[in-house]
Order: sequence, then structure tokens, then C-alpha cells
Amino acid sequence: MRYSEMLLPTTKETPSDAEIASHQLMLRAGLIRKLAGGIYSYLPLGYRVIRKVENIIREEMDRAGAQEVFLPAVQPAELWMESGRWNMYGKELLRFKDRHNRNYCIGPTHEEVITALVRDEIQTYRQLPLNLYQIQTKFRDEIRPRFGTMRSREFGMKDAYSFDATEEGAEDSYRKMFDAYNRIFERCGLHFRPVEADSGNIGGSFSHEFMVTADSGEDAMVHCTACPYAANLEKAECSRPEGETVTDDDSLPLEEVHTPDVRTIEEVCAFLDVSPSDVVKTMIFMSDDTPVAALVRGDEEINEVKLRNYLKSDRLELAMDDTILEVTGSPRGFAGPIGIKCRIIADYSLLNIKNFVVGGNRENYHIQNCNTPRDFKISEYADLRVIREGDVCPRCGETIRIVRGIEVGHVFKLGLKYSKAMKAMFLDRDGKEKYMVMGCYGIGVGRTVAACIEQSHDENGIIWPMAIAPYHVIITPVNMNDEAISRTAEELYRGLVSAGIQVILDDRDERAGVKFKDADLIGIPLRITIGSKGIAEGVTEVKFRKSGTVEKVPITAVVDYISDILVDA
RNA sequence: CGGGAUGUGGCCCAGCCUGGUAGGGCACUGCGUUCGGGACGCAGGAGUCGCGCGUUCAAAUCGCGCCAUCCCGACCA
Repeated sequence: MRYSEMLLPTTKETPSDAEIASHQLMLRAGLIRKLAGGIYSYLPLGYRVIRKVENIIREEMDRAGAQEVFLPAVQPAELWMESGRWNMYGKELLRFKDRHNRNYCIGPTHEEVITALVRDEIQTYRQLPLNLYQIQTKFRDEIRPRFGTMRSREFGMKDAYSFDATEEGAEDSYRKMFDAYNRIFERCGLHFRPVEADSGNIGGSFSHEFMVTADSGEDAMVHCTACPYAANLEKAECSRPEGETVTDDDSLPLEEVHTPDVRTIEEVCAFLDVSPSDVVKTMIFMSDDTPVAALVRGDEEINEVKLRNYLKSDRLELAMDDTILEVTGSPRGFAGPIGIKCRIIADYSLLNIKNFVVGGNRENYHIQNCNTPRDFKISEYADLRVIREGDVCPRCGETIRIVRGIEVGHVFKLGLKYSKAMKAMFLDRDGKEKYMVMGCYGIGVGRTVAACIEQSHDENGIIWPMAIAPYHVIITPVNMNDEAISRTAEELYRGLVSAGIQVILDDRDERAGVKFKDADLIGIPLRITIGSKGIAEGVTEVKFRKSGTVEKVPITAVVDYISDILVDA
């Protein structure tokens, strides 16, 4: 393609409403333009990258045995009422009425549509397993879209759905997708890590997120420094400490202390001159409609996802003030386990501590030198806290580290959730009707592109990995008015094009500096510079965007030289 | 939705406090010079100052309301 004919509006200045590198560079390099909040147009260069990623996804999905379909974006409300999500999904689901006043939504995801399709078309176990995928525009009316295509409202997503006759089959489908995702992100040149993720209400332990490591990532994940263990922060398990040696030795007598207006852990520590690890936090939650007290050491945080999973509750939230008063007999800030009127669950961090401070269950009082089981009994210990940097790995015992990441993919074993709700059944070998076992698997296409830039750029611009670069090569004639230069550039351009190489010829009548800056900004992996000095020697310069290294290559050998590089890549 | 900020040619911003002629840089058009890391000169085109109402002789500037955008918290690919 000739640069002079392309819609490729690069800018020197950084748009003021872009915060992170990938968003700034996507705007500056002319990949995207914003139409409205969280809604973006892809320009030619940006769309080429999208298509490259999509094609990698297609190849790997096809290779894994999935078949591509294309489902409607507009979906009737009845389907969503069937699954129960019309009322559950909330404001993120964009709803509207047609001219007949019928309710519709724009699909934020396609479980309903695919399940309805498959239940009508599949009757027997002989037709299973089945894995269908599509690459389609989704709309989620996000509370707060941000970071360009990283979290937009309208976005391209690959979503796949597997249907199996058995649990084992579903696990096999899951594993195939897991493997395919690894290949996809590897081919996109990303540094990523599959991490164990919370599977929430839906149950089962089969959920992994594919996280691209990036400091600007919105998610936190943990990984072990020694073994392959990696998990989403909210999922990461904390080991039960060794050796429960709680005895009454060196126990001091219980002591109620007046602590006027002292509520938070910090205030308690300052007031009583103790450290947070000598205090026990008592937090009152409402699990569905039942109050529960969760205990954790003062220097730790409660992980609400773990607590919810432990309790198997559908809804979990911090209790309101009136509940706290009812359960503890005191206002917020003084809750303690002694004499409390609800179920008590203690985090493992409560093992092995003694003479600790607890709330007094009485306004403006705390209790010191509390010990178990002397002063109150803990019948349930569980892993309830948020893991911390430096904790021990739950698998191997080595050190845990926390890093930030961008979730680009998610694989999920759905089980029977949708097949039951929507009656997706088949006739098994034994002549009995059974529910299909489902899985769903998503990849954010635009987010993957943004994540790639986030991970691969420098102060001059984007550095595309060869596999998803919009073009492989850019030819930069330093002066179009120099007859020898422009002729050589034209000839080389024709040579590369006929060799099937994706190339831009920067035929603009611009100074060399401008062309170099733009070439760096848009991140083309290879740049061929053609100048009069080189022509005199019969060579061109091939510069590698990533390493910055420059090779002098004879003009006659450039096409072969480039072809070889691309074959290796 | 709550908290904070911003809205001025396509882009980045000044002007607002202290009301009176809309300004700079980038980009764009023409001519000339220049030509290997975002050149220079001259001449030009381009703006309902987010929208509405109000205060005032007079509003980009002051007041009120609305809208939009961005950042920080609960959702998610």
C-alpha cells in the first residue's frame, strides 16, 4: 500500500483524554477514533491488526475442532426471560423495544441464543460433542468504560460454547479450549499466564483466566516463584498454617478496656499500643438472609469471594448497622466474637495467636488478652483472607508474588446452568433424556490488541510482533524528489508486493525525519531505508523496529532477505 | 451512581480570577527555500468559545440548570 493513499492519521501530540500507553498509541498511530463513550471506530491500520488476531483465533479454534457460526446481535427478551437473566443481568444489558413494542436487547454474550439453537438441532448423544464459536460485536453498557478498547462498551469478542454428553466429555472440551487459548496468545506474541479463577455461583472448579502481565492491568493475580501455581487474587488460596498449638499457657486474664470512639484497627492499635497482628477483626456479613461473623487477624483482609464460596451463598454483603446492633448488641466498630449471636467462621490466621484484642460487643469497649478456646469457641476454621505478597504458595510452600494483569480470555465450565434453564436435552445411549454439559470460552479481540501494545512499545511508539503487525515492512525513501531514490523504492516495492509481502511504501513528499517518526509510531517490524549514500554503494538499510539493529543489505538481495525473515517468524 | 476534574478551529492548549477586538502551537491550502530522525519564510482557509436560561449597555469570562468527556471506587472479555 502507498502511504500517500492511506487513511493513516498519525498525531504528534498525545490526546488529553487517553491515560494509558496503549490507548494513547492507538489514537496517535491512527488505529482508532472515538465515536462516543466506550465506542470506537477502527481505522484501516487498526482493523488490519484486529483481523490478524481474529484469523489466528479462527485457525486455532478450527484446529481444536470448533465450528464458526454467526449469531444475531439483537436478541428477543423471551430468551433472556427463559434463562432468568432478563431480570438478573442489570443495567449492563442494553434493552430496547421495536415498533411493535416488543422487548429486545443487544447481546452482551450469547449463551441464550446458542443454547436455544443447539437444543432445537441436537437430539442424540451421537451428535455430541459440539463446539460452536463466533467472532462478534458485543455490547455491554459498562458503568465506566475506560482505557480505550481495553474496557469499551461495544467490543469484538470471540465466544465459543461447547456441548457435551458427559462430565468427562465437558472436561475434555475444556482442556482443548485451554490448549487452544495458550496457542492463540502465544502466536500473538504476548507474555501471558493462565490463572485459576473464581467460578462464582455457577460451581465447579473449572475456570481459568488468561492474563497478560502489565502494570497498567486492572486485575491482580498471584503466582508462585517456584512452581506453576497462578491464580486470580480473589481465587488464590492461603495455606492452613502448620501446627495448631493453641494452649492456655501464658494466657493473661481477660480485660475489658474503655476505648472511646476507637473503631478501626488503626485506631485500636494506636490506642492500646499493640500491632495489627495482635487484634482480631470481626466482620458481620449478611449471607442471603442470615447474619454471619467472619474473623480475621487485624493485619489481614477478608476475601469476600472466598467467604461467599465457603458459605455457598447467592448473595453476600456487609451487614447494615441495624443487623450489627442486633447481633452484637453494639454499634458498628465494636463487634467481637465473645457472646455474639450468630455463626462464627474464623480465618486460618486465627490459629496460633493468643492474648489478642477483640471488640467488646459494647459501645466504646474492646477486650484484651482474649484466647481460644478459653474465652469463646471457634467451630469453623476456613481460608477467608486475601493472599499477600510474600505468603507461601498453597501448592509447594515457596514464596508468592502478586503482579498486575489484563484479562484477555476466560475459559469456563458452565455445567448444566443454561441447559437446565433452557431445557437443552439429548437422548443418551441408554434411552434417557439428559441435559447437555456446557462450557463457554471468550476472548476480547480489541482488548488483546490493546494488551499487546501495552506490553510491546517504547517511547517512539508501538512495536508490533510480526504475527499481528498490520504490515510487515515499510519502505522509507528519504527523499522522493531524488530520481534514483524514488525509482529504487518503487522497484523494491513492486518486488516485495509480488513476493506476497505486506508492505507500505512511504511515498509521501515528507522529510526523512517525519517518515522515520511515523514508521516507529505505527510499529512496523521492518523498515527499509533508501537513501543516496546507500544507492551509491548498492545497498539498502534494513532496520528492526524491536531491537533497533540495522543491517546493510544489497538492493538486489532485499526481497529474499525479507522473505527469509518472515518465513522464520 | 457517588467523589474529583475538564469542555475554546481537526489535535494540544492560553485567555476566564479582574466582563468590552477570540489567540498561540501542531495539522491544512498556495508559493519559495530546505531534504537521513517530527525544517524555515511569506501568504491564506478554518471557531455556534459544549448546550440552554439568566445577570449586564456588553458574557468564552459572572450565576443557575443540563449535556458530554476523563480520572478514582462496585461489574467484566
